[in-house]
Amino acid sequence: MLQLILKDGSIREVPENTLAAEVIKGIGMGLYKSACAVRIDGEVCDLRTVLTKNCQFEVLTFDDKEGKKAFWHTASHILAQAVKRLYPATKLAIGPAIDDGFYYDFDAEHPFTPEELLKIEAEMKKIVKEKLVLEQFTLSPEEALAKLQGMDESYKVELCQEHADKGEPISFYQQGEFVDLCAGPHLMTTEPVKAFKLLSCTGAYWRGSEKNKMLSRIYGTAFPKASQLEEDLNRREEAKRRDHNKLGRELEYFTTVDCIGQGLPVLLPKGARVVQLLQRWVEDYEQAHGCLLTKTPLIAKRDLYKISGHWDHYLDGMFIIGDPHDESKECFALRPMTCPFQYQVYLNKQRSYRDLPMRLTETSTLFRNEDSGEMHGLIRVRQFTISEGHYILRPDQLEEEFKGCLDFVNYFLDTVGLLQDCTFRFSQWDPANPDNKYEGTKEQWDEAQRVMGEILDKLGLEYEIGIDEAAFYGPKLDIQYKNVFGKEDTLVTIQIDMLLAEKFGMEYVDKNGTKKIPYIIHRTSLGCFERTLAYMLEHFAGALPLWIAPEQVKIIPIADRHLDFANEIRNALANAGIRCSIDDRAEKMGKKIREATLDKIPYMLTVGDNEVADRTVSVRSRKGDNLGNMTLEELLAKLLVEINTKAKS
RNA sequence: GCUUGUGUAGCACAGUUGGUAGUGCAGCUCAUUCGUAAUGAGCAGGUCGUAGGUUCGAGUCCUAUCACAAGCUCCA
Repeated sequence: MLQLILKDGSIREVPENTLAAEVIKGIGMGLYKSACAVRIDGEVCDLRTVLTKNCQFEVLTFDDKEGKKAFWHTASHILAQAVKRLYPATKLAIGPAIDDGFYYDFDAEHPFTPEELLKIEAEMKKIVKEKLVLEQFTLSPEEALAKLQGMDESYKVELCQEHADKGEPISFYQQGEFVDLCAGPHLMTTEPVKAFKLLSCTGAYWRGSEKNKMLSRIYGTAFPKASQLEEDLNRREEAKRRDHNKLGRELEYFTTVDCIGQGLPVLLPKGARVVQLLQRWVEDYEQAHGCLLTKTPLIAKRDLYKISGHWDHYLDGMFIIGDPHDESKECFALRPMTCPFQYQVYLNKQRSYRDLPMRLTETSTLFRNEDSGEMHGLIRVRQFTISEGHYILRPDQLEEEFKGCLDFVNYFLDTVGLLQDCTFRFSQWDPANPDNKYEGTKEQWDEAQRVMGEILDKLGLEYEIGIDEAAFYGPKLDIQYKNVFGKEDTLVTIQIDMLLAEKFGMEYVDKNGTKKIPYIIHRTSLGCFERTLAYMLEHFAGALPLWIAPEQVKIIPIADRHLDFANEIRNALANAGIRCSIDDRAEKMGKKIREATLDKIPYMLTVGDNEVADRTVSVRSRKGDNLGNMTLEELLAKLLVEINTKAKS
């Protein structure tokens, strides 16, 4: 007999070679019906696993992350089976579970269209109703290859060949007539996949490389119960309502214009105002904390970029003025980063070790010629403005200055409400990168990454490692944020650079009179203002906190005879630096309140006969709360506390 | 750059098998001076993204192109 230690600590005895599924049946049919996989001694396993030793035994259901994955993986097989039934010529690529559902990549005669998804869904429903049993079997590598070749599944053959090199048996799953190369784990039958929806069909390159064929990918999600599916679809809809690209346009933060071009959003007065507020805040704070402001040109001759290496590495990403290949004529480029410009500030005169660290910072407009399919609202654009700094320092200052950069980031991101949802990524080089992306020696890289790793570990920062995510000149700490669609982008980056100083001939005279090459930290404090604004709009669903709201207060007189008092209030608030205006239209107050609320203006002040008489204002918030009457002094005190503390709601 | 989809008034949308463009909100004018999420009436507004093509005739069909969206790839 084997002893299984269950999740609750109890011990269950079963005969040797019992199937995990049978053990669960023994515990209870209810549990069996909801079981998706099992965890045996910490390892996620298939329900078909034969138990051969004493172990920890945990049943995973849809409520567990790994259970969901097995469930969705089975859903993806059902999708593939339906596609094969409807379009037999289609070849299968891969079909994994992802964070919120699953997808399957197909090489189809024609890419799938949204209408076809409905047909495929209907076929999937049939497969679920057929309650097909999933059976696992294994073949030797040779048999497996022969079988897949016989099935004419060329992508599977390619995958199988890689596994075959290990010499281990190859695992397959079969449900009805459908067979797929697959490691599992899977549900026992197709029956539990009751509620599902195919969400979209898109293109995706085979093995993620643009050099390969583009396949047709279908995304979907699935749940055991219809109510859960409905909830999930609602959640997706709700997320879309926070989409900055929709909200930002509706609330008039920005717009785009065909004849200006892709990736070149026009900031409307509200968007421009918020960016201005962010920019002033960051500039003032940085300069009050040891940074020196610079202002350098937006364009330079190609000569500058040749020194930095950008000409060789990122010519395609730059906007060029002139013919880049005609060396006999002057050629300029719009700047894609500030580094080589700011270095000229350092190079202006000879520097001593006493001058270091030199913390240069700039509110810098950059231009990057992104591929046409990359642009996205305010998040991915071709021209943007970033708080960009370069710290030039001695090696012994690296740790403290890096920490200082992180302190800035923590302060700024926390204040704008985004820090809590950020993740940290230690972006490292890949010596095997085929595109020859990285400059410098292995020793330099190892050293930079060792130092950075030590600093991060010392700070106790939780991070993941991103291989081949480094800049060409050094490793990065990337601070990542996900938008409402779950797509991740870099919000902030701090980089250690041991290469560029030498290229630019940057030196300092050390204590003992010898010339040394400094280290450089490239860093931003708040990322680029457009992207940060986008994420703030999504995070706050358009209702930016009072301190950063483009318009803070709307004064709503009930009748024209209240206008004088309204003006008095407006002037007093404006004198206190509060952004406010009067809605003096000949409309009913209900309408003015509605519109101010939809416009997400934090506070509305109603003034009527009562208010004029006792010299107060009736205060209402955009959340719909009636805060009662306040004197001007009371109101100002309340607003100023909220503004000065940069309160988040 | 690639795949799929979308593009009709400022915005949200309708527009049947090709027959010369509609609705709501917003805007403007007038009336209304109103107590916490939409006052009423009237007026105006579009070479249907752009350029070609098919046709007696194109918002509708075809081609190209631009922009927008999701995804892939990329992202100093």
